[in-house]
Amino acid sequence: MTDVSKTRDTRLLIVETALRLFAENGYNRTTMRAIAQEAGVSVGNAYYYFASKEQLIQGFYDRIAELHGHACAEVFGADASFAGRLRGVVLAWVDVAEPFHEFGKQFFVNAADPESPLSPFSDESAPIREATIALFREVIEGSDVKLDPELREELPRALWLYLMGVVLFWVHDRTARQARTRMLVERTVPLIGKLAGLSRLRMLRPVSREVAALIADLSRPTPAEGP
Amino acid sequence: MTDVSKTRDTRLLIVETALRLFAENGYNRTTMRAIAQEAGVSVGNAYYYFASKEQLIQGFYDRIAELHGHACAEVFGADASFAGRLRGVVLAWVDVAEPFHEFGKQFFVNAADPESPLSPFSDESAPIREATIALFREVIEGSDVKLDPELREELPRALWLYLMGVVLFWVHDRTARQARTRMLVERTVPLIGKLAGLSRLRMLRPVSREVAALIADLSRPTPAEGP
DNA sequence: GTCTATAGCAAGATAGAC
DNA sequence: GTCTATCTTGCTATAGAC
Repeated sequence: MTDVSKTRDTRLLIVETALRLFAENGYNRTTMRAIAQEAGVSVGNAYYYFASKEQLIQGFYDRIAELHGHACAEVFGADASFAGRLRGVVLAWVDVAEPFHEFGKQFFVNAADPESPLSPFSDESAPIREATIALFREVIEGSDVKLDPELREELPRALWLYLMGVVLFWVHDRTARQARTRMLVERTVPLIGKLAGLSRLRMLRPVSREVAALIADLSRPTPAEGP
Repeated sequence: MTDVSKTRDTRLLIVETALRLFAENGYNRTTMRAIAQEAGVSVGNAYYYFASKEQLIQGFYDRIAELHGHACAEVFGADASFAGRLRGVVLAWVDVAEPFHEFGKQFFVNAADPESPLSPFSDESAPIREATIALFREVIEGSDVKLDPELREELPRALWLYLMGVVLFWVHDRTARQARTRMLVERTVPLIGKLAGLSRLRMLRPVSREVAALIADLSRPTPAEGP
């Protein structure tokens, strides 16, 4: 066995053991000692692969993102309306994340730290973030929605922000199967759809232009401070 | 000296020492040992008053809320336009929180935990939350804005949510004096003002009605699950 | 480069005596 | 209410086997 595949195996073993223990006992109550012991490796070895306990969470994100991508492919094949596709993509996230809700909450809490590489806004999260934004681009482009062109360019990013808001709500949701989050989605998606449709009206043009410009400015990295 | 005032004194001594050390060295780098030592009490005694280090943060929230309330009184005396008052209230928060930005970030991260009493959505946070919502009610009622009556009732709560969004942005803001957050406020407040003004238009009535109904439903506590 | 074993630190938190 | 002593756990460090 080569070193490369050994590395991959050990890494995978550790991350899967960790996810299992997290699911069983929660994040905080699962110690690095327990993960190492259960995986049959030493604590030092676990830290050789993962710089901190937090880093193990990245494996969780990757898995959710992968499952979400698959689920969205079905949505895109089945629905051609803007609101329908948007609803499908967001609810697909809720479905995919459902089994992880109990302990997944813990993860997203840690992600709230802006210093953390786990923050959805961090450079390290860029790949997953951009992949998700691409899903929203597909929501728009595969649909029949008519949009102010300037808004069309920036809307996927705005919808990603909307998803982040839904996730924040999801984290705080204690209802069974996150019913309240689903309700939020069912009721906000039509609103977004209506407003998007109205964005081409002359009266709302300045508003939609300013929204588009704002999103564009915000997604640009902060310019360096002058000397 | 009665036990009651002894309790209050010790409690106050601990929380003030903690806030001072947090300001000097940051939250994470300030240990409970250091707080206890500096306050001249034992670690165990500090834990007698505060169940965890996190609990000490409540003192920070209280202080911010108090300062914010004072700052808003000035705003209300000086401006009669809806957008002007809204801008004033939100920027007052940014001003008041500015000295605490460096270490204050840490606090809000811990507040992201839905289980935590420090979450802005928790029952324990209700007093501060309702006080802030009352500020937004005053923004509306002291102004000349014309609103769909159903929206008027629920808008303060929606504006509080907007403030929470601004706070989230503020937490991630690394620009000097949180310039980016201020820019966000300067640009979103006019948008909110415009949309609020348009809410009475026949064409947007259904949208504003649904927004109001949604806010109302969401602010109602979760109904118990059926048997 | 991959991994084990072990010792030890720092700091949050708790138990139980007074 | 207060203290001392102790526990727990995330994390680091080191020495060395393969």
